[in-house]
Amino acid sequence: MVSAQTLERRIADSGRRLTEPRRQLIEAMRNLGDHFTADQAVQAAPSVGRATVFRTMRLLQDVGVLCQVVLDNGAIGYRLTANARHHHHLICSQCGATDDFASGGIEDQLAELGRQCGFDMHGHRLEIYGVCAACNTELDRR
Amino acid sequence: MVSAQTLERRIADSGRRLTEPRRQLIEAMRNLGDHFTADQAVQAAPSVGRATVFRTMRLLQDVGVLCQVVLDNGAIGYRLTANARHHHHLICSQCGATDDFASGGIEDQLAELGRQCGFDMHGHRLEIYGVCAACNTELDRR
DNA sequence: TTTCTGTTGATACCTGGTATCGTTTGGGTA
DNA sequence: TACCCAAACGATACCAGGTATCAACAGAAA
Repeated sequence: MVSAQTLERRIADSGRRLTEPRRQLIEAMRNLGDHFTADQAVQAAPSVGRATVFRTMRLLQDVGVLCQVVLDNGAIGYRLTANARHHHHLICSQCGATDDFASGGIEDQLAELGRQCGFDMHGHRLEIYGVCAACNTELDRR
Repeated sequence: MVSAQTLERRIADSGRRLTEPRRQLIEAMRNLGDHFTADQAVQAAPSVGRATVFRTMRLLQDVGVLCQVVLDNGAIGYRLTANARHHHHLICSQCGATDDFASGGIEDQLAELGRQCGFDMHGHRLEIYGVCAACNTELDRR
């Protein structure tokens, strides 16, 4: 779990103000655990206006500590992350847990593939769906 | 462009009825070209009820002739495709055009990566953003 | 032609997200 | 410490995507 200090420092370092609503939302999101929806974030910070929740979530995305996760069903989830660099997600269909991973190898392969098609690649998005180790052992036990 | 016959046959073959609203929506989507939003589909088939548009789009996804495309900004686009097998998308940020591609190599790599994390991979989603060949030559010309 | 089931459209509702706009506030400066 | 102002805020309205409900309708098989 990313510390509140880290999150707050990232905001401050980017030149934005560290306001009370932002602090409250950060705390609320941290309490939600490692994955949550926009609506859960809104619910979890009742003293913070809806618009501000979305504004702050966008801000956190901009400074690289919150990332969007495209779920199996196309819905969008969110996840706090310490790791600001580009990465991908492993998403458990069972429990919803998300994990980050990076793979330079795949990156290179994609760039090469794009070149072959005359496509100038600027970015990409890769989500992997399945069942995480914890849920797997859980299932085996039954 | 996928033919209307192909699309209609896919529906019939899956045991669903080929109704007038479904035919109209298919025609409307074909007229929209190779990528469109849900709202555009709704607008393009004014004689078809909104709920039916969404139901039919889900049906077409189920039979593998319509796919969701997650755009750069997180919005969802749609694309008719003849290619029912799993594939990925090249999405042009300039003109919005989407292209399909498949790559078994990447697939294998992902499965291996998942195994290493104890993650039992069931599926994935890969979207590549950039500038397509046509837009590239267009930009060079300026 | 009847019948039955799949399908439809209207409607209401939910979630995610943005735009607007008048008010508040953080934090640098006098 | 008080002042100031841009940044941030909240309420609100709005938009898009999507689902649930339910009474009415229509393919297609008997």
